[in-house]
Amino acid sequence: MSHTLGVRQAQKQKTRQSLLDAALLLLEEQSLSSLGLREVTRAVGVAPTAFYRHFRSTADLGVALVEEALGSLHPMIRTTVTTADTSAERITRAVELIAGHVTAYPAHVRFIARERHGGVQPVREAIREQLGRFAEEVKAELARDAEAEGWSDDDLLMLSHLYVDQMLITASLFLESLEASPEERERVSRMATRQMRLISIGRHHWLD
Amino acid sequence: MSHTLGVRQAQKQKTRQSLLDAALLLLEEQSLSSLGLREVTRAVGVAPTAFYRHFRSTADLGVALVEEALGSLHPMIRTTVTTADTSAERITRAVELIAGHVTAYPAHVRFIARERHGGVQPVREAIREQLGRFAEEVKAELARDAEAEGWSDDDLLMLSHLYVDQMLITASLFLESLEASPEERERVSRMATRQMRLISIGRHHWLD
DNA sequence: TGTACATCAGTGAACGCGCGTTCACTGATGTAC
DNA sequence: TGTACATCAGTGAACGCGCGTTCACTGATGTAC
Repeated sequence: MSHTLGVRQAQKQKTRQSLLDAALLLLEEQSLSSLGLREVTRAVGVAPTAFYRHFRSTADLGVALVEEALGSLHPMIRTTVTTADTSAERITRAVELIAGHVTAYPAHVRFIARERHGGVQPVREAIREQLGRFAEEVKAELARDAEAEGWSDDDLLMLSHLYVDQMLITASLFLESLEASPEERERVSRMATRQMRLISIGRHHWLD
Repeated sequence: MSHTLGVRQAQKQKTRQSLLDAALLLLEEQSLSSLGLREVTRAVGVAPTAFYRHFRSTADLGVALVEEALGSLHPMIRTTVTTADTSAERITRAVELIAGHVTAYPAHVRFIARERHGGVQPVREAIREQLGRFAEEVKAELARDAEAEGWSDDDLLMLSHLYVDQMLITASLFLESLEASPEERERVSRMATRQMRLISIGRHHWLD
């Protein structure tokens, strides 16, 4: 089969993924701008110089992590939006979806929240671009809804950015509550649900 | 006068402030978790060991910067909230206030946005606590308004967190637009204004 | 299938450098009388 | 006001350490015939 990678390519991919995984783990307790190349290779168990076979620098690795992390966020955001109207159960389901994603990929979510405004310019730029794309997709999704009748393009984009930002805020609140009590998690959940509801109400009456 | 500091105390305060100022400048292009003690003292022009006369570590300096930065944000948030009702001109004025604050204190705003989810735990904690206090104050402010009639305590807190988060998002968007064209700044301004309006509309119809 | 050569992911030694922290110090400022 | 002693912000040398990057290398995998 022509699409099957050779042994050499397959091994290289495996090492690359190990470097990404190790970096993500190390980034739970520090920012990318202080992550050392030697730290990462040490964690994987390869020589420091092996790093250069895969990435130019830790900033370059950071950009690769953005693709990985937002690739995993992608389906979540789409589903959340399609589900986000005023009906109470649907909003509840969307918030549960976010909570589930944070539980499944806490390190990815933390990485994006941390580096979105972090100290490494190319990584910030990569996140900005990807979130911009998300907002565009959300906009397209919203435009399909009957409620979007009479909305200007700018207003749809304004609302989609509001949704995307609100999702990230909610995700980061869930992240903080991961080690907290179930009561605390419930509190976060209820607050996020009500905030989404308020935004949905604003959406309903936007053209009044 | 008993409140006048001695020469020694005054000089110490001056050096301390120089360290804070230099750190804030260096933090425009990196995160706190990679800021070096020697970098800071070199920028000020004192010996590395002088640092320890003022702070235990760079994390400790970071906590001091949180106080300074959010002290300067404090008046802005109060004024913004008192002005934030549905009336279009009032919202416009609030957004202009945020824009003005970002122009006046860009480094402080960047620091808070960056370290809110950054890699240094005590600093994250300090920011979280201060923003929590802000939300409480905003809540008290909202409760004073006639529109708050019939609102539960939880709902008021939910709304005040929404406002605080929205202000930070807006501030960080203005920050990114600082070096951009006046058209871009205008675009950011219009979007932020409309998002605030949508939230205000949701607020009006919350109890429907 | 077998052979001879090319490729290239990962190695390991070596480098110069800046880091955080310790320590005993200096000399200006503060204080007691 | 003057003197004698205490305080303490800032100094400078020294330390051991981990960093990013270079370089020539090795040996398994890939390829051409």
